[in-house]
Amino acid sequence: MVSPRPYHHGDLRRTLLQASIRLIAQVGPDGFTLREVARMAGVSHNAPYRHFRDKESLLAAVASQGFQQLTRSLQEHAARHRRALERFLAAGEGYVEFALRWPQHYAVMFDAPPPRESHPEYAAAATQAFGVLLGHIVECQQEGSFPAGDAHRFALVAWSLVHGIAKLAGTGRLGMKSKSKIMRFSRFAIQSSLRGLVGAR
Amino acid sequence: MVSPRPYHHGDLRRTLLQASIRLIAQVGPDGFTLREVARMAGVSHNAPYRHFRDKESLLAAVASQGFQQLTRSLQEHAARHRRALERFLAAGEGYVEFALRWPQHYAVMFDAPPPRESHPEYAAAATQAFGVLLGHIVECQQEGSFPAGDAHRFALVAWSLVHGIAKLAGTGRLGMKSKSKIMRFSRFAIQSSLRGLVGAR
DNA sequence: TGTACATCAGTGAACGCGCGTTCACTGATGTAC
DNA sequence: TGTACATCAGTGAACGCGCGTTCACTGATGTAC
Repeated sequence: MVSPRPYHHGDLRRTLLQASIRLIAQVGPDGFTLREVARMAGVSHNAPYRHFRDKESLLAAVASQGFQQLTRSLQEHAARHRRALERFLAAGEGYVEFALRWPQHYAVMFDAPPPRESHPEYAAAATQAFGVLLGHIVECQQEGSFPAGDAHRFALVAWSLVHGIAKLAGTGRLGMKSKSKIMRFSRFAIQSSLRGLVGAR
Repeated sequence: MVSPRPYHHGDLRRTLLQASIRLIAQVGPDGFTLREVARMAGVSHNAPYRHFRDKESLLAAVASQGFQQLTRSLQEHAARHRRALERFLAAGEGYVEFALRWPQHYAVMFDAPPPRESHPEYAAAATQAFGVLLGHIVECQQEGSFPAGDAHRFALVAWSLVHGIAKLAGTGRLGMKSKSKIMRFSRFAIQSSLRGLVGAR
């Protein structure tokens, strides 16, 4: 006997977010529709309007959550090491790993970002993730494994590199079949660039 | 007195390509529609079907042309210098400059690539552009300013970096207002990474 | 403990929209003889 | 040089589609008294 869905869902907001991530993973940000996500949540096609102002707001929420997960991924990877330089390197690998595991989610976060003014929680989550990278650089400088200088600028270089790797790998342009090959390449690339940054004036 | 358009356009294929690029520059790859591009070309909404099998084919042609222009941009920048290492650096800057000048066109080339199997001319144009980067590395190795080693791998690192810079800058994430600041940052980033690659084993 | 009532969180029908694509067509062009 | 005819490159009407959003609604819940 099928138990009928109660009229009140109870946790629809969270369910919609999760369904959105699953849907985006299947069809990408462009194929994403409000109606389909409602279908996946087993709810009428305008129930989502109780929880999100419009489609863009739902996407902004998805992107925000992505940045929170990214932040966590960076921190988890870094936490496995003690020396600041190694922590930084590991965070870079954590970045790429996150992007490879959730390529479409990553695309929502970056390719079609919602207007930052109208979605402050999105901007905040993005800033927080970047702050982790920045923090590692500052730690390296304190440790002495990185030269003094504009930490923000160093962080932007690192971010550019891992973002580039993530995007190229995610669309199959690195020509590497296996994830482990991509991760090995990432390690090489990040180490090389890091060595160059260390020598920067 | 308005001269009526002749029934036969004469050069519709090229006109459609140019209109597509203009349209994409305005609304991005997602907002791009066949009907609007036909409107811009002053032609009925299914005249394009005489020249392109479907929407995807038109987009693939746009992307191919983008890669050809990118190739040219790399070559032009490199041609201003003599030493291989400087030529390589300049090509990297040419890459970023191209992406900044045509951010939406660049997005068509990378964010929603057409299936490579069904659009061989697209794959060829992309490979050609990458070949330019690769060629510079080989020249550097011959010149002695770059260590022996997997040139292809080095090229992928360089590509990742400039792609990352291009995408982050193009979506306003580097926090730099002016193009010249972005270009200055690019130069710094490329030089640093290059220094690291030179020391790579 | 009951009850009236405000509020919240859903439903289902309906709207207008522009899209990609197909169809049958027609005007213009080129070529064989 | 003329002409029949195939072919090419357009046109305009029509198709079905799914979308985002709005509307009026109803069932469920919580709270003041």
